[in-house]
Amino acid sequence: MSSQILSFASLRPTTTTTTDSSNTKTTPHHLHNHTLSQRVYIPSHVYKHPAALLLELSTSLDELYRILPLIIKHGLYSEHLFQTKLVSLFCKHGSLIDAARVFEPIELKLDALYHTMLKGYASNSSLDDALSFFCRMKYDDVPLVVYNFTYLLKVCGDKGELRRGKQIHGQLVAHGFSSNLFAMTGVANMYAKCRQIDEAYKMFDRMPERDLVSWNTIISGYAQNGLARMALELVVRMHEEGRRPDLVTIVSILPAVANIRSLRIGKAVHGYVMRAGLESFVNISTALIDMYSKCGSVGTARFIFDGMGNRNVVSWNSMIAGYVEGGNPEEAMKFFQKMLDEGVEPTNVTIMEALHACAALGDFERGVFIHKLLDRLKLGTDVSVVNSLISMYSKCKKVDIAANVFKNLQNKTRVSWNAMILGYAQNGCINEALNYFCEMRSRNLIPDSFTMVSVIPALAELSVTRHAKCIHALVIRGCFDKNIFVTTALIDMYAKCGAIDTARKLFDMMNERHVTTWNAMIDAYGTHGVGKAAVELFNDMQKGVIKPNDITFTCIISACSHSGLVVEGIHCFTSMKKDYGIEPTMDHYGAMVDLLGRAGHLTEAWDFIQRMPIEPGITVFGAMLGACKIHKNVELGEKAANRLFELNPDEGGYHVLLANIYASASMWDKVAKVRTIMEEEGLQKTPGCSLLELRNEVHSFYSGSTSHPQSKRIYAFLETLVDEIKAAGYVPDTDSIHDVEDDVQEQLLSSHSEKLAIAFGLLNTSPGSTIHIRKNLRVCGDCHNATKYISLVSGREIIVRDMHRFHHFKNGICSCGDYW
DNA sequence: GTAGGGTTAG
Repeated sequence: MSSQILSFASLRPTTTTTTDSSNTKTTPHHLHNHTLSQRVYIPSHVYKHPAALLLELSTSLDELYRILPLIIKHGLYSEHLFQTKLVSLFCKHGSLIDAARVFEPIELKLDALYHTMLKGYASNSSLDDALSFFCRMKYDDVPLVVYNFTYLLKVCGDKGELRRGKQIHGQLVAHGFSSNLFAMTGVANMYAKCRQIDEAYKMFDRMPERDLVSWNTIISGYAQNGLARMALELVVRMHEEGRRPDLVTIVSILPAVANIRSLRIGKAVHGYVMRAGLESFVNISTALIDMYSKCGSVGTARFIFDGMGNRNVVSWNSMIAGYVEGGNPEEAMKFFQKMLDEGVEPTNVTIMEALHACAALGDFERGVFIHKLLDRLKLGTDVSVVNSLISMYSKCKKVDIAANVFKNLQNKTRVSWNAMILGYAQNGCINEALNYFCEMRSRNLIPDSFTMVSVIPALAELSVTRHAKCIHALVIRGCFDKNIFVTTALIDMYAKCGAIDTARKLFDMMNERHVTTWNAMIDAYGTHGVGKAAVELFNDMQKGVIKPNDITFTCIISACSHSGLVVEGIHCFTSMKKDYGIEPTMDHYGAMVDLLGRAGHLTEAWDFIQRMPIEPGITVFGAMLGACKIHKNVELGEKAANRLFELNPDEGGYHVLLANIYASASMWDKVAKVRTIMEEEGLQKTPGCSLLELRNEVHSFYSGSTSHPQSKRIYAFLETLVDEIKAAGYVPDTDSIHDVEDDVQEQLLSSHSEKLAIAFGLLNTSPGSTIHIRKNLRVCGDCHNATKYISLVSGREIIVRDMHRFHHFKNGICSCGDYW
């Protein structure tokens, strides 16, 4: 097809941008200031000509190319009307080069022809091309009309080109259009789209008169800049000034209402829609569905959906999204299936929502089904869809598949990297997460707040203070330090590194906090054994606007538990339902059993379990068994353990705990019996692991393992160390039986992972330094005791962080009030 | 008119 246009263009070759002014200055004066229809007389023979008709009816570039030879053949090409029509059609179909090839050779160029070209450049080419053509128009002395400016302003707005938008605004003023309604609406729209809503409002405010379009422009401007309340105020003002909000007003205001999650306002808008008789418009109903589901009224959304005579795919998408966000992914999937059954073609948004639902359900099978569907729908190349796939696989714990999808993705965006980093971080692959973060940076992809929020928890898991400070520096350099998500993650990270004061400083510096921010800080105090501070902070929270949620109560009850604040803990538990209407979950019951049991109120704890309104689960009996181990209660320990064996038959840890309870009561035959059962059923205890940070490297140790390169030295050193600490008064806790044979018990006592880590730390640091180790399971009583003596003998500060709390050993004294 | 990635607890 291009050959045709080339031969045609060769009739009079020209270029698009250079100008021969002597040629084009000849627009007759009497033609100025007339519209095209007034100015041009259309001879009836032209309309009757088949080629003219064809041209009029053409819908695509290809058709145009086919008609062109006909026009040339019949000598119609010199006709004014045909030339103008061709320029306009080429512009419309986006072929500016062809349009210019027709445009340039025309000797007598009408103003309207220039205007058509400019419109073409503005809507189908680059802003640069449009602007240079605009300059040329001035050079050619073409009188400028308002629409020349509004087209350019629209492009600037759409592309967010504030600087050039301002320039055009300036020229518009210079040409005397500053009180023209259309022009100023265009200017206001440009500023609003460039996120300069205050400037947009100034323009709006100065308008001597306003029409529906200018009202809609400023209202949608506020709505799209996230200032829903201001947008709504303007709707009210608009109403007061006698302008009735129309379809466009409603469609721009509803997403804003949805964003501020105000059901009350949403209902008011809905009322208006009904009164104005707008409910039959598909996009209005769809926007209503979106609003209701975001405001938590999925039922109403569904009611509207069911009542719709016409639906489109967006209506379905909004409904599916509503179910996913409303915490009902199962219903979302049912809806998705229903949509497929009814033969509605899914779009990429549909697929993303469905994948989101699978991720929420952890439903790998249906996730794979959708993945397969993608190829059939030819949506598998859409980056956003692939990003959702990566996320779905990671959330279904198939991080390897996610990584494979990521690897095969051609145009990885920042979001793709973020999804992969988060996927690794949430699946416990900390090193991979950090490596990908480094690789992302080395590829000059600038991390954003989402990247930070994915990486920071990974670093929190490592709890290496130096890394923590590094990422904090990156956060500040990237200006993410005002982002609540990022700062909350930082608070948690510092707390997990033991730097609770730094965490609190960050907390105090925040202007706005989420409930998660409070939770992170309350939990930080709980983990550090400062239950009082946790309770104080919880009380501060209750005075503010942010209401505690279920997790807040898990944190605060657990904080009370670890500090022995039984009364306070019970008070929180009661208040949870009474004052906040939060129904306790298994975690809360577990925390309560831990609170009572740890403090020695074992009978109360057992009674509490019996009175639970829901079937007690693993967490509850786990807490009970733990308490029985601490307080050496055989009877209740057996009961709890027996329930645990039924509930989680694959976990060997409960058997070990029970054996330890028997051992503390010298019931050796029962110890042997438990041991036999374990052997028969092939049960194993999840191995403990300790991590130690040394000179910016992290070393990991498993109990009884010899995999560390310095392993031989460590074991040899441990032997002498045990002698030394025994001399200082350490008595190995022989009550604690471990998961292997008796004869190696002595050796095992000293080869628990935390002891290996400490021995390694002592070997590689000088006296006076701090050894900071982290244990991924709870520190055992004997290790706790041993650490006390090691700290005394070696004169070093040893900080052990277990899953629940920190133990600071200094001169043999542990600051924690935990009960062992 | 709809959308891809997010913090806390266990």
